Amino acid sequence: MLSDVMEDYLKSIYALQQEDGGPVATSAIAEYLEVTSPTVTSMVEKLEDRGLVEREKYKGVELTQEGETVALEVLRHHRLLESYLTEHLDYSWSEVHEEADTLEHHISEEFERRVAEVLDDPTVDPHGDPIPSADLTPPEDDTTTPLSDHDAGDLLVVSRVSDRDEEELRYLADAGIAPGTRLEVADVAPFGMVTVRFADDGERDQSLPENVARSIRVRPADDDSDPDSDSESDGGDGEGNSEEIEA
Amino acid sequence: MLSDVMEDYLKSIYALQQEDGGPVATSAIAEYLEVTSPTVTSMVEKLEDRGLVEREKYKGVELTQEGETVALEVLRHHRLLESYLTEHLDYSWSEVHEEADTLEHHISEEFERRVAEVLDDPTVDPHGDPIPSADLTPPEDDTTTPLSDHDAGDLLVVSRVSDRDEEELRYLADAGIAPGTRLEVADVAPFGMVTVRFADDGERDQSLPENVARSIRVRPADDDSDPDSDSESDGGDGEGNSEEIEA
DNA sequence: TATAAGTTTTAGACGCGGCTAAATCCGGTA
DNA sequence: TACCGGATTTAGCCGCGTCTAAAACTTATA
Repeated sequence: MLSDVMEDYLKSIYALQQEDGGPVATSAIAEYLEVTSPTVTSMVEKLEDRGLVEREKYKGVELTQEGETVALEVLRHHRLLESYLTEHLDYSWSEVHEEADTLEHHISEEFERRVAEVLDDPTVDPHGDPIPSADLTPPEDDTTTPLSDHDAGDLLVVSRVSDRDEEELRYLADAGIAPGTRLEVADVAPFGMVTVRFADDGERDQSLPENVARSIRVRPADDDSDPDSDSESDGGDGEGNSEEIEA
Repeated sequence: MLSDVMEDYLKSIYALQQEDGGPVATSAIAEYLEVTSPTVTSMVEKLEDRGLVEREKYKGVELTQEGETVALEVLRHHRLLESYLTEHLDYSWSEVHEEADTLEHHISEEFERRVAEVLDDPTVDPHGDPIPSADLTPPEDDTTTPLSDHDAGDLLVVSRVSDRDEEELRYLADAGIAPGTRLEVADVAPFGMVTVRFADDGERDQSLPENVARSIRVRPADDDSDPDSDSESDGGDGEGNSEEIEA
């Protein structure tokens, strides 16, 4: 019933809402989806007609309950697909995003169920993002923090990496930074450049530009009661080649 | 580059060309895709502009080399998907068609390669249809015949069943008729009603309406040099429940 | 061979999802 | 408080893939 374009709008609004809390600006959606503002305005009107968003002219837009449910469904598809492709079709976690971004709109409910079943109902995808549950109830609030918010000396575990930029993902894979990687902030330099040291390889330092550090979500290293401590067992043997990342 | 609608047109034209040999009529495509004739005319003009079909006004349409290649690629996607869903996601062969019909337009080349690899480059899908090879060279001419063309006493092996009608497929699954099933034509009654007897269960007879008998493709029972004698090992233990059809 | 019946194409419309250019609104500053 | 700049919306266009109604073509038949 909903077009895949509409699903993409809902997904974007959901993501932007998570980032900033409040209502989402037309221009923010436009930038996220790489379309013009007038295009967003007209699409948002249609979403409003269908009861998927609430909107105040010139102000911004928010998902309704129903809109959020749709966004969560698409997100569930996306993350189940990323997990499936990684575990069963030999994709590395830096490759899966584009494939999932297309397929998420085209799999049936049945397909979703069967994939979830063979994966044994996973709760986190290969990038560390939480997979919405089958009943599409809104997930817990995110307690992770951006790596860029931390100071020298902080001991951290990588919780999630963004899945939206292929190039960045390859960079991180090469650097050996993945969900579960334990590290210490060695230094924070001007322009937000963050240097980290690997807990299991004291020799190696890695410097990350601010924008990359901002997209890496972390939690304190001692917090092992965290709900998504699931696949926290990456060897991180100093090679970082995506090939060895495999449950 | 090509829309999925265009791919569907090319696929239909390919299928209809296989059935009838010559050029394909506008109305035939319209019926196959459940759209109106004017819609077909305008779409066919666009396909001609792109060099995918050759067309003679008021006469009919044929695929060019390039158009055929595209059709074969989509068909390869479709049949690899049907095989994959059946073998790895627990679909029965009567369920897979719709899912594959959507996904065939949305998987990447990479996905195609990986699915082909984990399936070990299959040459036939669960319905018995030949899977085009990765290089997309046109397949051998079909040497099978419709069950409806046969007479009482003929000993046959089911080669393929149509994958286009879900209801018919369930009917056949229930009746225990699948690729590889050996049977004898017991009787041909008025209106083309065909009664068959199962080679491995002499007790059981099954009567099939003409339209169903026409969609079942068979080969002579003794012909075991056939190129697609691949998965010819269905138990056919008289239950016919689709659950047990599994390599 | 003239014409009727059946196909096919042409003509013109529509909703979708995108665009650019122009008008409008909002918030901050003089 | 008046104005200016930036964000947003309105207006109007386009290509896609679909439709219906009408015109044109083909073919079979009288």
